[in-house]
Amino acid sequence: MATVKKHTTFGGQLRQLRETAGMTLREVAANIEIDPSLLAKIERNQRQPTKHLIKNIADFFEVNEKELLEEFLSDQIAYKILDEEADLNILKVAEEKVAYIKTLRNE
Amino acid sequence: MATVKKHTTFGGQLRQLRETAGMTLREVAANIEIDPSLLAKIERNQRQPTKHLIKNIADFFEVNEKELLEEFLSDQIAYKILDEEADLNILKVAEEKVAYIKTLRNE
DNA sequence: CCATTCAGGACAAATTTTGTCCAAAGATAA
DNA sequence: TTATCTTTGGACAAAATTTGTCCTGAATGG
Repeated sequence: MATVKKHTTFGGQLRQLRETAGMTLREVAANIEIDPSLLAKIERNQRQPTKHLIKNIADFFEVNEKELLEEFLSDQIAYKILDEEADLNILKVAEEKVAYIKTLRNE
Repeated sequence: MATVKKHTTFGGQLRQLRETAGMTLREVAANIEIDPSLLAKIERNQRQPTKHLIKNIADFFEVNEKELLEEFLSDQIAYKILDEEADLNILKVAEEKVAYIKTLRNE
């Protein structure tokens, strides 16, 4: 089970997996059953992978699915912050809210 | 300029602002020009406010617009984590990715 | 009783996202 | 150069999600 390089984007990691395997977009796309153009877009973070696709990618490259999913989720949060030009401290606030909302739901 | 109570949800804060002002949903809704039912849903975090609406709310209750917007964004992140049942450490990863993506863009 | 407020379901309309197709650009080799 | 293969990226229909409104019913307070 290969481990995934940290602190790049989801797409960047995917590209790295593919290049490490020495494969083309077309080849990998065929294996994970998507259009090569879509795979290219995902590698460039222009399209988001579905969960099902993340599973296929994890299976194909033999990486941990949960790890890959978390990479994707952290990407989404990072891009949201960048898009909104938000202050990084909202992450701390979000963390506190998670705890707060959990207590709300246990009532 | 009133300051907003921390560590609740966006909707919770909005409700608090309204109740502190002693106003009904209908009254506030009329002032910020939305349907009362929509306002009720926003207060219960069942609908998301648009940015324009956040501005109207900030103006109406005389609270800081940027602060309110950040409350909304941190809500979105918190709900994403809860929905996905993600580990909180993805927030740390997201923070690192923000820095990383910023360097990517300056190339 | 009547009037008012709020919760919440249903649903069409609006908006966003997805996935595919195609053309063009880039790379490599002969 | 030409031929071939890979990758990029635009356009766009289809699919999925979100929004805002309307309506009904429950609860509260005269």
